[in-house]
Amino acid sequence: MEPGEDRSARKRRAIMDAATEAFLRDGYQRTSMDSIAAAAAVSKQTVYKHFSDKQRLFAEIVTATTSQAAVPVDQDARSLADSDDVEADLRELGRRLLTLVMQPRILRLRRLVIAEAGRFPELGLMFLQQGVGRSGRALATAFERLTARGLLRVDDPALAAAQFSWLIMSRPINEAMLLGRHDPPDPADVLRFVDDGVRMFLKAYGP
Amino acid sequence: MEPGEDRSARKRRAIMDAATEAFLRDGYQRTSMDSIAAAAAVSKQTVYKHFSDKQRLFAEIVTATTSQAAVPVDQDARSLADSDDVEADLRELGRRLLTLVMQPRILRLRRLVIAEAGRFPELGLMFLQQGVGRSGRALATAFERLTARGLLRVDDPALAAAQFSWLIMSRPINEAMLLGRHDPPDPADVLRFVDDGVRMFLKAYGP
Amino acid sequence: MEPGEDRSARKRRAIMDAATEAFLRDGYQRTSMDSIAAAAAVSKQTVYKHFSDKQRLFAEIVTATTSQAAVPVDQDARSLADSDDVEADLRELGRRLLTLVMQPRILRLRRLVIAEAGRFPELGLMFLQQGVGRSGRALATAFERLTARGLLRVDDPALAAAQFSWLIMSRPINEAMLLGRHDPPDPADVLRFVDDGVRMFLKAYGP
Amino acid sequence: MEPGEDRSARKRRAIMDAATEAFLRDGYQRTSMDSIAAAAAVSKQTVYKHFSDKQRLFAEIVTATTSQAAVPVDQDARSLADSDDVEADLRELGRRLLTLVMQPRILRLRRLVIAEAGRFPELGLMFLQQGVGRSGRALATAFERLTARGLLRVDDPALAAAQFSWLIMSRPINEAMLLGRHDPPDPADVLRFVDDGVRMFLKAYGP
DNA sequence: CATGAATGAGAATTCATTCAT
DNA sequence: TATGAATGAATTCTCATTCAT
Repeated sequence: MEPGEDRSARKRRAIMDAATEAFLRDGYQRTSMDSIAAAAAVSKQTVYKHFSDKQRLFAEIVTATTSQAAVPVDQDARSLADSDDVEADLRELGRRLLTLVMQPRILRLRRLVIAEAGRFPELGLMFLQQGVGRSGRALATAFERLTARGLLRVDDPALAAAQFSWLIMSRPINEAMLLGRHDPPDPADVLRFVDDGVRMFLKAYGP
Repeated sequence: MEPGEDRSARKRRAIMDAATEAFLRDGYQRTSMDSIAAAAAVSKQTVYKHFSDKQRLFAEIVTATTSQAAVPVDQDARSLADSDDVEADLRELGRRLLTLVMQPRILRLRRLVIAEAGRFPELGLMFLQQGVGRSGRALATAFERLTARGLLRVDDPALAAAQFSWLIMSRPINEAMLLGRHDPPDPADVLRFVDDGVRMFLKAYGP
Repeated sequence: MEPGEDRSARKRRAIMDAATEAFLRDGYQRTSMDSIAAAAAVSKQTVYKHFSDKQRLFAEIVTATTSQAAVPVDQDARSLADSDDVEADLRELGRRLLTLVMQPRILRLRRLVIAEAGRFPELGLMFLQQGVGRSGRALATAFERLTARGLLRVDDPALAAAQFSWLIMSRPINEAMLLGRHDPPDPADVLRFVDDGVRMFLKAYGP
Repeated sequence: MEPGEDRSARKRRAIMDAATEAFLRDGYQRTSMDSIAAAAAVSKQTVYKHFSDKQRLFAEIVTATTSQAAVPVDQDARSLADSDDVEADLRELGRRLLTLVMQPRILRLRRLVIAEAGRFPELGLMFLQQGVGRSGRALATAFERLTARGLLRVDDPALAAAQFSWLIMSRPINEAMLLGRHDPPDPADVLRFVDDGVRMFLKAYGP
């Protein structure tokens, strides 16, 4: 690590941090390259050296933030597959899922991606894949296993996985999006949403 | 209808039409008052005489469009309550619900409201009330009735109504939002989404 | 008075009232013809029918307001000339003079005229003549008379009149102008200013 | 002096010079940021980088001009205190005072401050303190001293100082303000105003 | 390589004044 | 005669991007 290389990398990081914060807070249009440079304590030229475009910078920001934010339920899904108390572990997983997805940062990211989906459709695709896509596959595998073990009766695991997720997340996410709220949700509400979802899920797919 | 009154009203309507189209197409920030005036074939002054502000104009546009777009499932819900073939009528209602909600205009409106929810939270609230809120109440009443008639077993009708709606709409709406797609969906897809939702719903709440 | 004539005159008066208030409150530049028409409940055309120009309207407003506001100390000056208690009557007159000149309306008018003196020098001249000019002549006559009666020793009555006025008014007017204050002054302050001025005046010109 | 620092400072100075001239000539409202940038041979961006606002720019201009223009009579006042010929030295000081205060630049500044006193009252306060305030204190000290030396009979030195200043300045300043004249006054007039004022002052406060 | 300046355009408003009805 | 609309330009401020030092 020569000091030169290092300095450049440090600046790049500073720019990305400043830009991430700004874009998530103010949106694409309302964030100016000037303000990013100022917040990163870097000259505008330096910003343009590292990211040729506002569009490019934006895309990188969203890509990076999306992958950082990718919902890590794989572990939970694996232990769910081996669960002895399906209901309890579904609840556990549901709480984790909802809590993760309702983090202020992720809500803001989702709004941002939706707002700019017309101009950056790839970003939305990526967001989908890292979100519902990834956790969906993990969940589907678990449901398949549990069905094999006779603890669930799921015929279409991928479908059931999507249904499970949306049963839990739809209302809170939809309200957050439409009302512009980014606060982490009240834990009691999380419990309620999860319990309602799990209950219906088990009524439909329970053994 | 005096000619004076009429002319003014006609201009106002021209402005609203042009502004609605522009806002839905390009979003709030990217739509300029200049372009609205031009598209309405009206002077900028006239725009400002009718709507004191860009914000005000936007709010009026969204309010009007939202109320025009309010999902009219009340009728379907009423006939559902008296249904003899619950499954078929749920499917029917689901198809209507999803088709309505996936209209290009409504999808664009939703994206617009989400994008600007930070600055116009009242609009999101209105959107919610006219959408999920209204149809939810109608559905809940129907479910209550069907439970009384022994055709469903729903303990919490409001909850079941929300679950029904989201089971059907979550995936397509979410994908439309994130991928920036506004085309009316393939009817086959509509059928599939609705069937999947209804099937699970009935597994959970069927008699 | 036919009703037509009458209506026109009434409108003209409404316009002048509205314009006077607006100009005095907001100044020339910041007052728009639109707002005047609105405040007068009259169409803009009507404003332009009566006053061909914004400049013309302004000039008429200032002229009319100035002449309404012309300081009426003639009476006081006459009774001062026949006074038996010069000091008391000087104080009386001084109080009246200062109170008049410090009326909010007159202060605003003065500021307005000063602000626009570059563009409307005639208005300033008029203001001067109606103010210091008129009261100065009245005062000078009184001082001449009092000198003849041996109650004062004034050699240059016009000069003494000006000095008397400014001794009393300079400070409060100057402060009102520079600090943007238009409230009627505290009566105690009026007394102090007048007493200080009269005392010095009599030290210099007393018998 | 690095060239960078220097260039920026030079630009800033160019902007201030251009803005000062424009504001003093045309007033606040009638001076456009565009014209300032053009006159300073600088881009509008550069103006906004240095002064975030038109208001801020204006305030800085007035502050700087006011402090440059602060009436430097301290020296005269000190030598007056030790004077052996009070009348001559009062005249000398009066001439200097009036000449300074009647400089075109200062008259324009005063008009500007008065015109905008409603929106920028702090500027008026500053103007007062740098003007009458400062010279008043210096004069008061001198009068106190002269009274102690038996050359004047002043009981309230601050009051006498204000009276002295206004006796000399009121008429010419008031006329300049109301008539929109900014020419340096005819020296003969200066003499006359000063002599009249000093004569009355000494009649009242002479030994 | 990095800083301040420049470019050149575009945004929302506002205004005085004039048509057309 | 009086009203709403139009005109046409100006104003403050902001922006993404590129030179020049």
